[in-house]
Amino acid sequence: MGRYRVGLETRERILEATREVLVEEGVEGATLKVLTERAGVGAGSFYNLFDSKEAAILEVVREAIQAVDPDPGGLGEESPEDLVEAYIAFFTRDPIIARIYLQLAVGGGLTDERIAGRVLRSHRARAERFTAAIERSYPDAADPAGRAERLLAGLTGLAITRLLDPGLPFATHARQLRADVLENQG
Amino acid sequence: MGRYRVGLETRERILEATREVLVEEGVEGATLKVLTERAGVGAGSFYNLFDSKEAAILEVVREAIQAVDPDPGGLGEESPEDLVEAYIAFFTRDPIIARIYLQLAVGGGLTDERIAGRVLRSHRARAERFTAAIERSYPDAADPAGRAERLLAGLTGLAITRLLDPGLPFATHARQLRADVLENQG
DNA sequence: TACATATTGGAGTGCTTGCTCCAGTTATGC
DNA sequence: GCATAACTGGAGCAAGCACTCCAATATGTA
Repeated sequence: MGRYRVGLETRERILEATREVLVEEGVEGATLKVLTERAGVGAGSFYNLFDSKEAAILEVVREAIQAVDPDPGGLGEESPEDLVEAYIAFFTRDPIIARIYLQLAVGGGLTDERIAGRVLRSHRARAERFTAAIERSYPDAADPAGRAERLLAGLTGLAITRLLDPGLPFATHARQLRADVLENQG
Repeated sequence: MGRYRVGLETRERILEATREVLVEEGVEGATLKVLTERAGVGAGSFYNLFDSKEAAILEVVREAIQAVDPDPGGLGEESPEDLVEAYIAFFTRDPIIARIYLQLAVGGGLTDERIAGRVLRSHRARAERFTAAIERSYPDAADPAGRAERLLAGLTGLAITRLLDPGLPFATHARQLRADVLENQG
């Protein structure tokens, strides 16, 4: 099905509206009526561009999950410090996508099998990346995979706490946590 | 409105059904039809005992949040190790309530103001308890409140990861994380 | 036993949901 | 500028939703 330019633009407007609604209202608030009104399109246009409402939401989730683990170019060079800074930057620079990531992927992923699978896969990939970076920077550290797991878990937990309590000094805690986990009898 | 014994028993059956459904299907799956059929009651009986569907769900959430931080009797005696073990025990012994806690309270709490408030309050109380325990056991440790925050965040993150990946050695990681956070230049 | 009140199931209500259908309009390649 | 295909909004649809209403029944009290 070839697409015209206007169609692709409308598609983008719908995705943007979906992002906004997910952030402000959550999954429950993302009804077709709300999405289409926000995007300024009729239901017919929506279904001309997406197979279902869920398809649009999953597209947004997919993008959010990808955004949390960007730039695979630096693979083999990056340090754990780089990765932690990237995580901090992700949450600081792009809080909307970050919120969607935690809200849908982490929260909703516990019930929805499809989302849970995606999140787990992305988690495993990230854990491997952290493990490799730790092995490079701290070759004598015992159990690098375990350290990676604990560091990642801590970052996720801090991110959630921060969403509940915006006053939390997220970056400071994240950096200190890296030191805690990596410099212990390292 | 005085209650008969049978009414209170029915109420308990409904709450139990709600717990089960929340665990198995999540909030989205908890429709009135599902809840009442599971509990074996008619809609009329449900609304004789609860003001709304949401009231029943919030009741379950309230209980789950309370269960994550039990036994305030030991206050002033407990060590950080005790608190970590209590958290491990909570997740190991009562995985159903634990799942509800994370699923609804942490996941749903990011959008629902009322739930978010409850979760934040319970988080603060727990953080204070951890801080006090750290000050007692590690009087020379710098920034005990920050350490408590990082330890709690890590435990939450590990719990989430474990729900996504049941193979995760949760207890081992949790204990090691305590050591990471508390014994660094302690 | 007689009475007031709580409990019961389920048919029915009004509303919202995701989605379809379609006639009219617009974009694009030749 | 014509043919073809994509795009458009919105009326309409069946299904599902939370919830109400009520007549019949069970429960507890004096």
